[in-house]
Amino acid sequence: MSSDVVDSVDQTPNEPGPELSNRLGYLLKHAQQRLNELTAVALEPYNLNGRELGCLVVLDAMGPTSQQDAARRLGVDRTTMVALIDALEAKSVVVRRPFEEDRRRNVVEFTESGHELFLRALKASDEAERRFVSPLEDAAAEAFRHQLRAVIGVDDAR
Amino acid sequence: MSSDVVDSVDQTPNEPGPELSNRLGYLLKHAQQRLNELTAVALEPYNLNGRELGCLVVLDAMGPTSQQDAARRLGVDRTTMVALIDALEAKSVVVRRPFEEDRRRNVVEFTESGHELFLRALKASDEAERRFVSPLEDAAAEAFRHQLRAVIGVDDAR
DNA sequence: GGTGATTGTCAGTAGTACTGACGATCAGCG
DNA sequence: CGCTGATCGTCAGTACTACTGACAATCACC
Repeated sequence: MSSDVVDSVDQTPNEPGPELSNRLGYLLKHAQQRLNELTAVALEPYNLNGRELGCLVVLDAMGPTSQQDAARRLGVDRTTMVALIDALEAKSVVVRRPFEEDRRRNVVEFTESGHELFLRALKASDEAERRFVSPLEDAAAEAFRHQLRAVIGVDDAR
Repeated sequence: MSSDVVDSVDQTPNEPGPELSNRLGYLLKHAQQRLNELTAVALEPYNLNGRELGCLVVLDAMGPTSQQDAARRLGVDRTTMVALIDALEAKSVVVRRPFEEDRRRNVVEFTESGHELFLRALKASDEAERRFVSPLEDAAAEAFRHQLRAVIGVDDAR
C-alpha cells in the first residue's frame, strides 16, 4: 500500500511530540542533559565538571575521608572514585595523604587553593541550578526537589 | 536511629547525606538510574531496552518515517539512530524499506509482530513508570511530569 | 602466625553518543 | 544537459562513564 509518509519539511530541530513528552524516561534524560549543559558552562571557568563538583561537595561535607567512604556517600563505585580523585589531584584541588592509623586507606582532603576554588565553583553551580529551575515558580521548584528525593528513596525531613 | 551501621550483610549503605540530596545533579542522575533499572526489568521479557522503546514510541506516533525525522523527534543524533534501528531490525521489530520517492531515505516501519510486541512492552514500561512514581501521590506525580516538561522547555499546552 | 576481609589500583569491557568522512542521491541553476 | 551544494544513511574513530575481575598491601580476628 502506498505510504502516507510525512515528508514534512519541518526544520524544527528538536520537537519532542506529545507522546514522548509523557514518557518519564525521555523527560528525565533530557532534563539531566539540560542541567548538565548549564552546569558545564557554569563550571567551565573553574576547570571542573559536574561529577567532580559533586565529589567535592561530599568531601567538603565529610571532611578528610577515605576514598571508599566518599564513594559510598556519592553513590558511585570505588573504582570510579579512583579516576575522579586522580583528576582532582592532577588539578591540585585535593591531595591523597597516607592514613597512618590504617595504611590501606588514603585520606583525601582539599588543598588550600582547592577549597577556595570549590567554594567559587559551588556558587556558580548553584546559579546554574537556579537557571535550570527558573521556568518553575519557587514553590514548584521546591516541590520538584522534594519529589525527586521521594522517587529515589531518600528520606526527606517530612 | 538511622546513622548506625546496619549489622546485616548489607554491603551498600547508600547514604547520600543532606548536602547531596539538595543537589539537582545528584537527584536527577539517581532518579534516572532508578527508572532505568525498573524499566530494564520490566522490558527484559520483551528483549528491548528503554532507548529502543522510546524509539518505537516515536515510530508509532509518526507512522512510517525516515530515520532522520525520527531521530530529530527523539532528540538523538542521526548516527545514533543507525545503531538503534540496526538493533530493532535485527530483532525483526521494524524493517527498513527503500523509499522510492527519495532514494536517499529509508522508511522505517513496524513489522506486524513488532508492533504487537511494542504494544505489550509499552504496557510493561508504563507499569514500571507507575512503580517509579509510586512514592508520590497522584497529584504530585502529575505535577512532577509537568515540572519536568517545563524545565526542558516543552510547552505543556494543556 | 594464619585466614578472611577491606582498600586502593589497574586492565578490560560495555554502553552511549558524538565528530568527521564517505558514497549515493536529490534539487537548483545555468 | 552538466555542475554544484545540500541531504540521507552509513561507518570508523573517539570520548566519557561506569562497571567487573583481579591484584598487592594491609588490617582484624582467632
